[in-house]
Amino acid sequence: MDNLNEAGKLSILVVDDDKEIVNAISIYLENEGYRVYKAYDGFQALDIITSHDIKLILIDIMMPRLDGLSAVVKIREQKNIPIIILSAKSEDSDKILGLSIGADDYVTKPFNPMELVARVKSQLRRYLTLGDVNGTRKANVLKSGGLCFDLDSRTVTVDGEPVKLTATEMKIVELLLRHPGRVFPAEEIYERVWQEPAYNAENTVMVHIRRIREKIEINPREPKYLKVVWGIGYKIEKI
Amino acid sequence: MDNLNEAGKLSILVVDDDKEIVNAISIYLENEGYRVYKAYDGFQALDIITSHDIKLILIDIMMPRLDGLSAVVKIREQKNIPIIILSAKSEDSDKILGLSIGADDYVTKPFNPMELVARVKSQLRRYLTLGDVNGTRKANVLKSGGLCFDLDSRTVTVDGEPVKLTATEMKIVELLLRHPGRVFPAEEIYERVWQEPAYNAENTVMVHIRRIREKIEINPREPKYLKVVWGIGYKIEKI
DNA sequence: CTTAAATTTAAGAAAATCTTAAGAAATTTA
DNA sequence: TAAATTTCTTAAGATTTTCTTAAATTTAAG
Repeated sequence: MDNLNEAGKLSILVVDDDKEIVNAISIYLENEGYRVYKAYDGFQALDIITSHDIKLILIDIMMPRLDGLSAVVKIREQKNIPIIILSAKSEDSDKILGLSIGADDYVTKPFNPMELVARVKSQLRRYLTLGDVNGTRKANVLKSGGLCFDLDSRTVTVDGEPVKLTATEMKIVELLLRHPGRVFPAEEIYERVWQEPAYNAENTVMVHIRRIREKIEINPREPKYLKVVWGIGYKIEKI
Repeated sequence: MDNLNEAGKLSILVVDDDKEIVNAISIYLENEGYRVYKAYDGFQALDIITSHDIKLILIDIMMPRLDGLSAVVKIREQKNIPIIILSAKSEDSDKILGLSIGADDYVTKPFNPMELVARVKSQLRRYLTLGDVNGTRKANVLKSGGLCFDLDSRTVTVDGEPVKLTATEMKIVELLLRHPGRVFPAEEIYERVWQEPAYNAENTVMVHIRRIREKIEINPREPKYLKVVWGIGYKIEKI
C-alpha cells in the first residue's frame, strides 16, 4: 500500500457509474486540495481502497455489478474510514438505510457542490485526529498500566473505575498517552492542547495537571501515572 | 416443512396477482442466487410460508381474495421474517400503513430491479445473522437500561411505559442508542439527524435534548439516560 | 542553605449548558 | 382553504461547570 501521497494531500475515492458526475465532483475536491481517485463500480472501488491510502469515500448506492450498499458493507469490513453516500433518492427511508448500514453521511443528487465539500471536510475533521496519521480509526483505547482512555466514549478509567475528567483535562491526558514516555514541557502541552501560542501559560497547565492528578492518582503527591521531570516537563510512562 | 433448500440457497417468496411482475422479479432474484417461490394471492402465500423455509417475502398489497396488507398481518403472526411491500401506490399514507403493520421495507412500482435486489440483500443482511439459523429475526430493538426503542414500530418505552416522541426526537435517540456509550458533539448530532451542515445549530439540538429528557427522564435535571459530557457532547450509556 | 521549579489553594472570570417562552413553520383537521 | 394543532427554531437570561489567575507553600538540585 502506498502511504506516500503527493505533497501530503489527503486522498478521496469517488465512486459512481456516471463518469460525468465523478469528474464534476473530482474538480471540486481537487480545487480544495484533495487527491482524488475514481472508480465506476463497487469492484473497482474495493480494488482501489486495498491498494491506496484512501481517507474518505464518496459512493453512489445505485450502481451496476456490485451495488453501492453492498460495497459500503464490504468496505466497512476492511477499513474504518468515513463513507458518504451519493444518491438520486431523497426519501427518508433511504437515508436511514444508508446510515444504519455503516455510512457516515448521505447526500442526494442533484447536490450543491459547496455543500458536498462542506460535508467532506466535516467528515475528515471528525475522523482525522492529530495522532491518527493513517486515518483509519483503530481500537480506540489508550493505556498505561491501570490508566485507560476510551476515545469513543471519552471515558477515563483507573483500574476499571471510571474517572470524570473535563474536556481540557482529557486532551492533556490524551496527548501524554499518545506519546507514552515522552516528556512534554508545560509550554508545549499548552500549545498543543489550547492550539495557541503559550504566553505565561505554564501556571495554567500546572493547575490542570494538579487537578488531573487529584482524579487519577491514589496519592497526588506521589503520582504513579502523571509524572514530572524536573526542569523539563511532564510525562506518562510507557508500560 | 422442508428445511433443505437446494445448494444452500436462501428462499424468497414473491406474491403478486400480476404473473408477469412475479416472473420478472423472479429472474432478477434467481440471477442473484436466490431460490424463488411464487404466489398469486394471499392464501397461496400463507400456504407456501407454512410449508417452506422462506427467508424473505416480497408482496403486493393490492391483491384479490386476501389482500396484501391483511396477508402481511397474518404472516407476521406466524413468522418473523423480513417483508418487503410492493405497490403501485406511492402515497405516504400507504407507506406508513405498510410499515406500521409490520413490513420492513416498501418499494413502489414501477421499480428499478437493481434497487429491488439491493433492498432484498439489505433486509437479509439485517435479519440473517450467523447465530440466527432459522431466519427468524432478532428482536429489532435498541436498549439502554429501562429505555427501549422498537425499530419496527418506532416506539419508545421507558420501563415499559410508552413515551410519545416526535420524529426528530426519535432520530436523535436512535442515533445515540445505535452507538451506546459514544459521545456525540451537538454539531455532529445535527449533521447526522438533519442531514445538513451544522451552522449555529447547537442551540437547536440542546432544546431538543431538553424536550427528550422531559419525556424519558424521571427528573430531567438529573438525567439517567441522556447524559451530557461537558465540553464534548451527549451520550446514552451502554448498559 | 539558597534558589529555582513545582505544587497547592482559593476566588473571580469565562465558558458551556440549561431553561423558558414566544413566534415561525409544518402538519393535521374541519 | 382556513383554522387548529403540533412541532421546530430562535433568543435571552439563569445556572452550572470549568478555567485562569495569583499568591502562599513545598520540594529538589546545586
